[in-house]
Amino acid sequence: MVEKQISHFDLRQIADSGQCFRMRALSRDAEPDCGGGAEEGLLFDGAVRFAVTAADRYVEVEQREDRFRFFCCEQEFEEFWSRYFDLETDYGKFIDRIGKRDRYLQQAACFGNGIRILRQDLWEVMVTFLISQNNNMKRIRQCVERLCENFGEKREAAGGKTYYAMPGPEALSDVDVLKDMGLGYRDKYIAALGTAVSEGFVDLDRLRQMKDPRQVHKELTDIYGIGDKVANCIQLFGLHQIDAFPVDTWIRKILERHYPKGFPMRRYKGCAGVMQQYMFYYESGRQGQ
DNA sequence: TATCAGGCCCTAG
DNA sequence: CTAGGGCCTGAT
Repeated sequence: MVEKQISHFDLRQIADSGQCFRMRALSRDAEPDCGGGAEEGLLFDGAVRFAVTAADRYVEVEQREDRFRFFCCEQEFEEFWSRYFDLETDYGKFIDRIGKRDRYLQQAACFGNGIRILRQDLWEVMVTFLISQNNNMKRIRQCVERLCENFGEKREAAGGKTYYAMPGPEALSDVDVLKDMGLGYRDKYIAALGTAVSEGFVDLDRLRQMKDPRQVHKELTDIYGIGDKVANCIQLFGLHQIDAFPVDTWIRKILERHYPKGFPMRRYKGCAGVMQQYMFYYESGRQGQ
């Protein structure tokens, strides 16, 4: 177990910001903790506990205000989770860049000041955001879990809990098999992508190494089922291009209402995507998911 | 029962 | 190139 004190980090906010669909709160009494050691059962008062699955890894994290317990060993924390949660980045500096005149963004950033842009796995993000289109959060989660349980490798975490890894491209390349997964019309997009990646027509490593975000965006939108919005989500969440600025129906409304003369992209060059997350979370959180 | 959800594809004009 | 219809499904 790893204990840390971390500012600008809030699991609930990140889970509800809609960037990751495999992060869920564990209700306390629903966890009998059978077989777990005494240490596992220790919750500090008023803490929340989250289960996070990332590609083929799993960890549980407890939070109470700015205190955290990661239920993994020091090495795994340093080598993987610290980076995954983007803990080396100072988000206070991003917030400081917000214009003092900009009341709306000030409030949004205050409301969601624990949001970070996770460094998720590219393939996983492509799949989950293909599913996200014209869809709601609850159903997106269901679809993703269903894919993992049906086609992902079953694994056992260090604490003894079982979970399902994200299935790879080959496992999701047959549209007929995906038909029963409740994906709706999106199944054909997933299957096409799975085929394209497993056969090498889409090269994930090459996408990761490409320098020009505009070219990455072009290549992504050339993929069947990926439009402007989903491409930007993939760049922001799967490639950590935090300048990417996905415009969905929420953001569109926000921009019309609060930035009729256009959002000041210049000012937020290098962190526009972070601001997008603050605004999205603020608005969707207020309206009640 | 109708509507809607963090869009995208495809076809007309 | 822009506009608009149609789309799977489950939750409300």
